[in-house]
Amino acid sequence: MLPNPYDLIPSSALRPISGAIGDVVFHQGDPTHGLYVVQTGRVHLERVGPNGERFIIHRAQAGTSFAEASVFSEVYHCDAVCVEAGVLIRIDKAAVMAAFADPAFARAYGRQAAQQIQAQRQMLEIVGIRRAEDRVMAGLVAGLLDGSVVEFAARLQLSHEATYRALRKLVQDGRVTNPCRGIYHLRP
Amino acid sequence: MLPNPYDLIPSSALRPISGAIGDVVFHQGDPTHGLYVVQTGRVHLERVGPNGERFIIHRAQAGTSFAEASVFSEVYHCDAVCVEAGVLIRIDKAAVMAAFADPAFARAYGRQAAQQIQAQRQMLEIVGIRRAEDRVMAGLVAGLLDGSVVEFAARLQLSHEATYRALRKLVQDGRVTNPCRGIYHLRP
DNA sequence: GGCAGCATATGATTGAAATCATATTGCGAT
DNA sequence: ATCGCAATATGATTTCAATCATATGCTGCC
Repeated sequence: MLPNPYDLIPSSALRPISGAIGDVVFHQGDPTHGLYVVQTGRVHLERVGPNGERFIIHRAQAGTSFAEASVFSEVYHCDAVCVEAGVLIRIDKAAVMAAFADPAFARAYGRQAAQQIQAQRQMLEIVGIRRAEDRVMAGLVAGLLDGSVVEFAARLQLSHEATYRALRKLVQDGRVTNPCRGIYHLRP
Repeated sequence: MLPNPYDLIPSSALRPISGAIGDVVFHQGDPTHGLYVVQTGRVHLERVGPNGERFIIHRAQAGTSFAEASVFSEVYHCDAVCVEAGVLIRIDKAAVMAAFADPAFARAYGRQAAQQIQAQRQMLEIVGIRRAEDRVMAGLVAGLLDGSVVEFAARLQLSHEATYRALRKLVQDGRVTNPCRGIYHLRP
């Protein structure tokens, strides 16, 4: 694993927060305290439309951070709601700001951010592919099928049925091997 | 406009590169020189699949950067091909690495990266919305309709016809106003 | 002025993925 | 062992966006 920039933040700037389901971690417009790392559970970031519709702008999984931009902002720009109970770590924005003076932190942060941006761009390209078969193939090339097919399908924004069918088609066309139930590999 | 981190890089580290259509800026496996900023033209980043299929992993527009992660890598992990003639600026990776020692650069970089990550996450959520009407509504809430409807539709990964129909439906349902041809606003 | 070209718009048809339904397999708990 | 449950897998039907077609308004150009 690459150096996690947040390991370089003094622990005094870290605050564990336990979130029950439905808990609002912060509200749109609240003054920012800092960014969050999800240890366990899941958090949704939501923006409220003019007529009260709630749009999810991000689903933060365990092991990921969210509200990174709040470090550079005076107020939060969305709501954060705990949708699965767990523990979050809040990292104080002043500590992050200060840490940028440490070149080791700055480079670790830069590296992580650059890789995340690259990965997200790739995901945007992949989910933009219309044909299920092509999308599944692109997902396989990108190495997105590491866990279950159901999870793979969710990442591809396809129904798992459509994903199974596309996989079968790719196997029939000889582009993919299916050595055993649930396992698919690109034919070299 | 927020401070562009690359303005803080000494100009000696910048190299303008003119690209004709079809020019390969770099190949997968080439040793990295640095990242690129597209001044004019367009560049596709492509990864080659095991059977020679080419998957576009990013389309870089004028005014955006690409291959940022190459600063932290020994070799490029994809091909960069100029699909519209223009001028690129290459920023030397050593200069970027060195610049992270400057807290002002580090913070500017961090801010830009955090905002880009946030924007990309939001785009991923939006293009993941199945119903054209909901997707268009989310796009409007996100402020994605600044230029033409055609451009808006492309951002949403929808056909412009579907986008027009969704907009009309939203107007009929009173959720959006259409003060004049081509202009749509959220009803407050 | 008149023409070309593009954005805007909307109707008709088609196609592909979502959805619904139904088995089967594999695995952990009791 | 067997019960229950989730993942795997595939068939049938429906839905809805893409596509094709057509028309109009607007803008720049000669």
